[in-house]
Order: sequence, then C-alpha cells, then structure tokens
Amino acid sequence: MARGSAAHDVFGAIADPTRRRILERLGNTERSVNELTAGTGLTTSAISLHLQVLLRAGLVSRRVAGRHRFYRLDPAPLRDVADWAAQLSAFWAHNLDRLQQLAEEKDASSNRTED
Amino acid sequence: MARGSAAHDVFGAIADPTRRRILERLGNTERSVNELTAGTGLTTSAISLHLQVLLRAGLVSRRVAGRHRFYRLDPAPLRDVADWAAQLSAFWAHNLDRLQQLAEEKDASSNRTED
DNA sequence: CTGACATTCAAGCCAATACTTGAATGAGGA
DNA sequence: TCCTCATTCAAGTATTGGCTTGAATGTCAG
Repeated sequence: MARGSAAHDVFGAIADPTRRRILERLGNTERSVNELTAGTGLTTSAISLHLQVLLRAGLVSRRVAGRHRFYRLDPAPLRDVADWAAQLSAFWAHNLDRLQQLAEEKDASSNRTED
Repeated sequence: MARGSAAHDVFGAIADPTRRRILERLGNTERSVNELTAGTGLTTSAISLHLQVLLRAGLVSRRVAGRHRFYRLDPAPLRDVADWAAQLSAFWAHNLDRLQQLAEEKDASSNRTED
C-alpha cells in the first residue's frame, strides 16, 4: 500500500499481521507494550509503532499507569469492518435475509436476559 | 505495508480503497475491466493490477468472454474477514458465549483464552 | 539523587506497493 | 487479412510502510 491508500484507516491498520496478532492478543485483557512485545521477534519500538497506528485507527485506547501503558481493544471500528464485509458477501449471495438475521441476532444479544 | 505483510492475502487486498470500491461495485453484477475503470481516474492497467491482487486473494473470479474479462465477487474470504472482526469485537464486549457459539458454528477451531 | 526500567522519538534503511507509459497479446468486425 | 478494441505485460518511478539502532523522556526503587 503506497500511494493513495493509508495505514491510518482501519482497513490499513488490520492489513498487517503483526497488528492483527496484537489485536487478538488484546482480546479481553489490556496489556503493556512489553507484554505485547514478548513472543514476537520484534523490538518494543516496533510494537510501539504498531500501537500508534492502531491508536490512530481507533482500534485501541491506552491507559497510562506509572511507567506502563496499558493498551485495550476498541471494538467499534472492527464492527464497521465486520459490517462492510458481511454486507458485501451477503449481497453477492443474495442472502439479504441472512444479513438481516445477523443484524437481529446482534441486536437481540444486547437486550437478552437469558436464553 | 512492506516487509512481513503482503497484498496477496485478504486483509492486504481490502486495505486499498480502490480495491474496496471495485469490490463494492462488483456487488451483484459481474463487470469488465473497462467498466470498472470508468469513474476512477485511473488507467485500465492500474485496475487490471488491482484485479490481479483481488484474484490472488480469492476475492474475485473471472469469466473470459471473447475479448472481455468479466470479474465477479467471491464472497468466501470476505466472510472470513467478517467473522474475524465480529469475533474480536464480540470478544471484547464480554460476549464469550456468543463467541464460542460462532466458533463452533464455523469450524470448532481451538480458541485459547490466554490468561 | 541516582540508577534501572518502560516507552517513545528520531533518523535511516530496505522492500513492497501503486501508478504510469509503452508495447505485446488476443479476439472480433470490415 | 488487417485493423481496432480490450486486456495484460514490462519496465520504471515515487512513495509508503515496517523495522532497527541509538538517544531521549519519564517513572519507580534504593
């Protein structure tokens, strides 16, 4: 991605596998840069840069605690991506009803007490 | 996206806005390169290159008809993207049961809850 | 205060990408 | 056949993005 495109939008941000792994690892817990660096063969600088990209894309937010910065996943842009991809695939398959089904299912999960 | 990442995977392919527009335009109809070029300020060469990327990512397939190539959307990879994004956003929202439901529904692949 | 740790900043490098122009391939029509 | 249209191929260029190293910032522990 060079000319017109940009890594500061969501699609550009999730294009990188390292950043996707970070997001996955950030799934439910907030983690420090050091934690996120562990396992990857990269330096903390590299991970920090990736986190800046994710920040700019609105995919993560951070909490400063002493000399640690804890990063946490922000789901809203991901949901945009999911919607875009789901709509497009459903559109092609002419499964418009399935798209709506998914939307309802999603809606129902928020105000559902127990199954 | 330079080093580790690649435009031949789905996420890299949809990172480019031009390619996303192509996919959207391909929504329900198959279109020729010329048709897809119209409207963009780009050359047919550029669009052709983008289509090759989309082809390699499995996002489109083509039908050769005389001197025209008609490209058509292939929804499967998009559904992968949708699943990935939806799972992650749902994960964060503490809808773990729903995540598991989705996972089982799809592949029953291993989902690790790293502490 | 001093030292060690956690994170970011600043250059700088290399590879990959998006685009262009010009030529090549291939199919249809006169 | 010959010419034209539709598409791709082949360089070539500029820009971007990912990563590293080395220094700067800031914070806790002694």
